[in-house]
Amino acid sequence: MGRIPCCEKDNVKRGQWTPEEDNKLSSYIAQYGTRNWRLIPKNAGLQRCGKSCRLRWTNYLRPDLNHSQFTADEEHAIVKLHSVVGNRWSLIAAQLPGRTDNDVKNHWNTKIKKKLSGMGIDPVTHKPFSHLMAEIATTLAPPQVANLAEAALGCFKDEMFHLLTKKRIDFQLQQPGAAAYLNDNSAADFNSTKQEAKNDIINRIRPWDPEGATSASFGFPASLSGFHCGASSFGNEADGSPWSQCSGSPCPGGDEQGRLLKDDKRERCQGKQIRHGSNIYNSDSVLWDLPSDDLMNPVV
DNA sequence: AATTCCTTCAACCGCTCCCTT
DNA sequence: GAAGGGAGCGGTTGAAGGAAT
Repeated sequence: MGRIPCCEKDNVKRGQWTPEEDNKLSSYIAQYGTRNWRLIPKNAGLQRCGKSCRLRWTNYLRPDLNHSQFTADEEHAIVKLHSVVGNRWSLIAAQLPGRTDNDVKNHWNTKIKKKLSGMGIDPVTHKPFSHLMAEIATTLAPPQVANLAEAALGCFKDEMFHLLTKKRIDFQLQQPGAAAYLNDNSAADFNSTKQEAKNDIINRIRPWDPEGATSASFGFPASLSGFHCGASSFGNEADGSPWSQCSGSPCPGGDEQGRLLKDDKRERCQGKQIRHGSNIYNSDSVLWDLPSDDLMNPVV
């Protein structure tokens, strides 16, 4: 049996919202709340799909949103969180007051990914490209290695990134660091309930103090932290070269199948509490502790 | 000044989750 | 336990504006 559409496509407006529509939606929600998204457009006099209204509200109209530029600390937090939870944008956004999953996702795709790539770090696995190349090479026969090297030398960073990420899935399962990570998580992912798996990840995200200046460090479990986090200028605006000195040993590119954040409304409430009362990152810590050569000799 | 290319980000789509009946 | 349906997530798209040629 097919699902009924969330709205009648023929009668709904799409595309950019007008200020009038924004006003209608905002004033309706201010008065009646967001109880039933399907009914909201109808009751508010909008020719929009309920989904579209929800998106507009959550990503743009909500009064607690922060529309300013991402700060270095926020970028730092996003990278750290991404290294633990992967593309779970809602979970990451929940740790950044005033930011939406869409904001975080867009910022990751347009800025952070490029910065990492430019630093010679694979944004998917959070490992240096040179490490990835070495790992790939161990799984290939010599002629294939030669071909790979040739291909690598002939590609720009983005193409390299694409090439390597396509390979990643296969070799990742074989390399020790990721194996340890997967072992830790596979139990949670496959042998325990989804709730437990979710809690496992939630527990990796240490509360942080939004007022800043907290000494709470980001809590990578030892088993998963291939990182050695030392002092860093990651995102340091003072030196005018943010992201300039990241270094690191292998990082777990932890990413599991399935949903995490969407678990239930109770958790959403918790998420909001976390959002307003904690801070998962410490701007004085660092993600990578790479030999500088790894960054000075990008694999291009 | 005109055109092309690139970047950004708001919005959409398809899917899954999970609550209710 | 199964089905229906609302809500939310992550991936993708495309319009708009800016930069480069």
